[in-house]
Amino acid sequence: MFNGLPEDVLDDMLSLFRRDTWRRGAQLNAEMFQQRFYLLIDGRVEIIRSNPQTGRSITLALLGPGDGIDVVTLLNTDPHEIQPVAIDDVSLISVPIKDARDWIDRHPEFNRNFLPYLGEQMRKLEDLSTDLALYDTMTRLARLILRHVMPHHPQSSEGKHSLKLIHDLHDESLARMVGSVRQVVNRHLQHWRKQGVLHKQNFHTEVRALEELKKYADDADTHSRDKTTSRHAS
Amino acid sequence: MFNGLPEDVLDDMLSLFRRDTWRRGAQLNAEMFQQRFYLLIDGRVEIIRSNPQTGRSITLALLGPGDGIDVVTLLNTDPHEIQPVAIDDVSLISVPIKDARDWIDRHPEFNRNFLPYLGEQMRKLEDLSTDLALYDTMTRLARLILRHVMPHHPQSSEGKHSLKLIHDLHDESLARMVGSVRQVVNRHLQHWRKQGVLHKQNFHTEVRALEELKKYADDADTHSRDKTTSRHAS
DNA sequence: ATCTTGCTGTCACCTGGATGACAGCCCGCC
DNA sequence: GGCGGGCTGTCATCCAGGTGACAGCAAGAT
Repeated sequence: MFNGLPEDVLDDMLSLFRRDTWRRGAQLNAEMFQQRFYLLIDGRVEIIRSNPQTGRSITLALLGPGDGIDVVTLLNTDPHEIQPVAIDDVSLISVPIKDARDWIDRHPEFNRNFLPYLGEQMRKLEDLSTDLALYDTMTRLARLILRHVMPHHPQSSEGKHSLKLIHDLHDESLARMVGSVRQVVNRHLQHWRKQGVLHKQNFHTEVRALEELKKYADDADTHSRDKTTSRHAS
Repeated sequence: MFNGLPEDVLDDMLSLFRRDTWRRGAQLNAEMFQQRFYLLIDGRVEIIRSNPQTGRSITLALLGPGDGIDVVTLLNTDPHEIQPVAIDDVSLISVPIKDARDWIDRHPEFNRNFLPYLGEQMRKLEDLSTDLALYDTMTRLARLILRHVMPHHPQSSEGKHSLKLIHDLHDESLARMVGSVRQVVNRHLQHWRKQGVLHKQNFHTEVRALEELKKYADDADTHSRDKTTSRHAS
């Protein structure tokens, strides 16, 4: 987000920032994000919304190092209903929202980095909505995983693809990311492990058969044939 | 989007623009939005994505006068999969994307309008995702309608609330907006009309009982009691 | 006046997936 | 060692809502 900015501009900004850390599992309440803008340095943060009646939740974004928590607050002053949760022990830097807005105002060259970043976030939200509305759970889960496969190192680990950000999430978190529930996500993961598409060893999942997974991501009706096996596998 | 900008700045920009019109029902292909940026002057445009296998579609945004078609293309150069459809005969102005980007670059004061606008769009996308993931169809539909009730003129038409942008849409379009299908949307609308919550006269729907509708928007389980009546009403 | 086209209003049927429940496991803690 | 909490793996049950189908109806079009 801050690549290629002149030294002095960066210094000007960094001087405003303060260091913060949150403990793994910490639930942050929304108000503090109206006060300060937080920039994630290390660890992951999940941005969640939930339905108070049913208790179900959806993850709007999974943020990693370099991401801003709740950039929307920089854009306008309306209240914004989100609940960030720290997935790991997290370290961040923060600055009063007002200072951040002023700084952006004074440094239009920052637009070169900021606008594309915003674009990326918008695309992700569009993808989330599209997936939720048009594809079934298995397809959504396959797509989620595919979006997180790391660019492959061809010669090294043949056929093994690591995942970024989501490699060690438990079923519950994955379910939140695809707008479903633990049990259903577990069923699909299980299915793929049996097929040899995924592999999990001590809290670390990797993709073993990328092409196979892509088939599942392609569409719902493609895999309607093995419906019978998928549910009540012997 | 261009409120409060100095005259000369506006003139500088308007000189670049060209007028366009699209016929009602026109389906625009995505490529042209990589070339030019379109600004909606009159009429409505629906931004759609669809699942090629099932044919189902979701409306990502319903744009009205003043909205930019596909602002995301201004932010970065990645391809962007959308299909805009003109709901009415539509008139717009357009400018080559590159010129628009340059112009934004040269006029940082535009940020004061642009960034809040982007924020608004992001919030809408977040709301769409949240609704799709956490609420049932009836609730989503109630929320959709509530988001579009016009600010009320208290003394005039007592208890009648007009809708902006969606007042005359057919069931199919509404279904696309809530990520469901015609039949289901129709059932709910029908139900509300019978309850006197909604009223429709020659292609123009209005809300007659706002508070009642809010109850439906509040949550799923609130109306689980009248489930029996809602479906097979005598 | 009749044909066509597109929308509305209904229904019967079927299924994906949400829910609740419970048995195993692993691991850290006392 | 043995207890408890959090996660995984499974299953039976149930229902919202997606699908296909078809009969009105209204409004142009010929």
